[in-house]
Amino acid sequence: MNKCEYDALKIENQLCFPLYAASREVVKSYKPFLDKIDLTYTQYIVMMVMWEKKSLNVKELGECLYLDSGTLTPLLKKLEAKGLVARVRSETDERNLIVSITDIGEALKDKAVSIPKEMARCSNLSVEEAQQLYSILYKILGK
Amino acid sequence: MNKCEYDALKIENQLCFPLYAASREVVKSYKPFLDKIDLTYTQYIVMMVMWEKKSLNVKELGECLYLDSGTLTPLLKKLEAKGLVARVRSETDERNLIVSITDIGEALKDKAVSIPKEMARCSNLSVEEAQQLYSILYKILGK
DNA sequence: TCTAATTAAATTGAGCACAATTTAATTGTA
DNA sequence: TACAATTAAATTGTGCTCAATTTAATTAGA
Repeated sequence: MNKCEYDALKIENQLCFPLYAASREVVKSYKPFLDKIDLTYTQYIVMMVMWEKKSLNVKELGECLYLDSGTLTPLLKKLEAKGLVARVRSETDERNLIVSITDIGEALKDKAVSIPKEMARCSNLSVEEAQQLYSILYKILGK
Repeated sequence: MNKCEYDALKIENQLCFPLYAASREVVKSYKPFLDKIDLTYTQYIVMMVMWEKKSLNVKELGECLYLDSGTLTPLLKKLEAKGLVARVRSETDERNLIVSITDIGEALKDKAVSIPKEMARCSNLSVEEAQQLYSILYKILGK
């Protein structure tokens, strides 16, 4: 086998690399569908949380998505500019910025609802593999 | 169960989201180790290919890493500025830019070789889970 | 009640990603 | 051989990510 001390540094022996590459490839594969509703992938997952939660602050949104205010602040301003969300300071604690779904944001849900099914059709994974992947990824995420 | 027609849009029902989030979390966990050798994660995986291949052009490097010249060109210029790689046009086909490892780049390998082991120690996955994840991710990547 | 510590967003700056376009070199074909 | 098509990098512009810092509001402790 002649396993070299440097084999640990080969790209084919990394788990992080296919994770990083597959993530980017999957996100990329969403683009044609997301283009139709004028969202980037990150904007799309923010909207998913908004469709479900209706209203929450930036910190809570960040906890849902593993993103911080450095990423979310400019992104939320763009979503606000599109009329999809509203950004208002909390009256009880001015430090908190409350993000809320608008009617326009709610309406976008109907145009987005077909995307998960269309994406699933593109997947080459079996149901079992998808379930295994899902649980392993959430284990990595510590959940 | 009252499964709603919009359940497909819930973040918890996505496979793409934990993939995207876990990838970022894992890349982030490399930072303390990569800081010691002054590489970013992307620079690190480029160096992994260089340590293995010694010399290849930008297109080949991009195929290894699923990255294009838009990402690689500025990154390779930074690695060149650090003295880790050399960038030279092919004499037989001037369109090709050949990237080669330098002695300094080779020397960095010794400082990097402990990283995979240290990262593996941080992982909370079993050997079986890691193997499953690996093969599913490469299936997504079409390999 | 001051004031120090904490907290939440925002800001700043560096570094990717990637689509789209441009530039330059090479190849294939009439 | 001309020259259109193709190919490889580089460039441009937009949009994340994220660490570190700043700003402003709130909370907790002496």
